Amino acid sequence: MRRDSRLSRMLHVLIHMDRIDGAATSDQIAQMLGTNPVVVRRTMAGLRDDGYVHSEKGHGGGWVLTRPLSEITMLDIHRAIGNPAFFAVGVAVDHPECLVEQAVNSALGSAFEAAEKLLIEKFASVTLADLADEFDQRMAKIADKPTCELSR
Amino acid sequence: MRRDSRLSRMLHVLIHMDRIDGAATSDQIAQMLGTNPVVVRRTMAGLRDDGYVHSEKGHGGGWVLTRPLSEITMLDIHRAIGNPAFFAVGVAVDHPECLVEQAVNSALGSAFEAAEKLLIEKFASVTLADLADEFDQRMAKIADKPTCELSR
DNA sequence: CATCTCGCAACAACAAAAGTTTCGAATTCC
DNA sequence: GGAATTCGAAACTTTTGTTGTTGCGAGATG
Repeated sequence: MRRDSRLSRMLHVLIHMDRIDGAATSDQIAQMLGTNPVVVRRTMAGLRDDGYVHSEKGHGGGWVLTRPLSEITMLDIHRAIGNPAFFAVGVAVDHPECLVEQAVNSALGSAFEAAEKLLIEKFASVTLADLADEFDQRMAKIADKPTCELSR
Repeated sequence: MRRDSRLSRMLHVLIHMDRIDGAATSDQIAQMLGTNPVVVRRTMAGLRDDGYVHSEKGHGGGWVLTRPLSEITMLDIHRAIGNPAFFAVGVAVDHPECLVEQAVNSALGSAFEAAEKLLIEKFASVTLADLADEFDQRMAKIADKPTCELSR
């Protein structure tokens, strides 16, 4: 099953944006992600609606962060891109009245519920500033190694 | 994203099979699941290869369990249908050398890893006999309510 | 006014499960 | 032995959702 990579991509991009002076255009971001500007606008739209970024048209326009990374969690971004389902495995509802199906789905459901709770807790506990710190630590270790800059 | 319902379906079917005298044909199982016999054969093939069921051709043929429900866990069935990915959300690998991407994916990865570990533990701890018991309890509570029988 | 840039709609590409059709092969019943 | 049953497998279509693409419109800047 195809995996949704929007969360990973948006986290990536926001951290880069924090290190950039001024606005980043959809085109620049698209190159950073190896995709195209329309996909970027589509996904960033959710972040804009939730108030994490702001977009400006015209010369010198583009996307800018509207709050510090320390005030954005991974969970916030997951919500901002539309709360996509975490799980690729689901329950069948072929015969909702069947007690066997109910017993099976109850067991599956409680397992997924517990796993989702864990994921949400973890996502809520990590801010983008934490990720940026993690980046800095990696940077310090493997100094001189180039990162993927906007000016690629 | 479309959810994979094979695990749920196979668990459902195996518990029904346990309550049936003799073999269940792909056709009967398909009706039970609201699908068609070819899909049933395709999915059951994995269970057969892993030794949980046996198939017989010809008159009176079909599928039979080859071991008690107490010796089959939910995890066994998940493996038997090909270990499909649990998660619909994944990490992007647009620039594997980018340290920001690495930091992001490391955080995402560790969250998913913990959630997967939890799922696997839970799945391994529940046998199909447990699910059958759960069914019996539901049956006792809501007596007289019809279940989805093969003879539908 | 020319250029840059986002906004949006419409559509194609792609991936994976699910559904369908159509063979063949093995088994059982008469 | 022949007919009916049933699985096995390949090939194809359908479906659903992400991703990619094209095109046009509307602000903003120089």
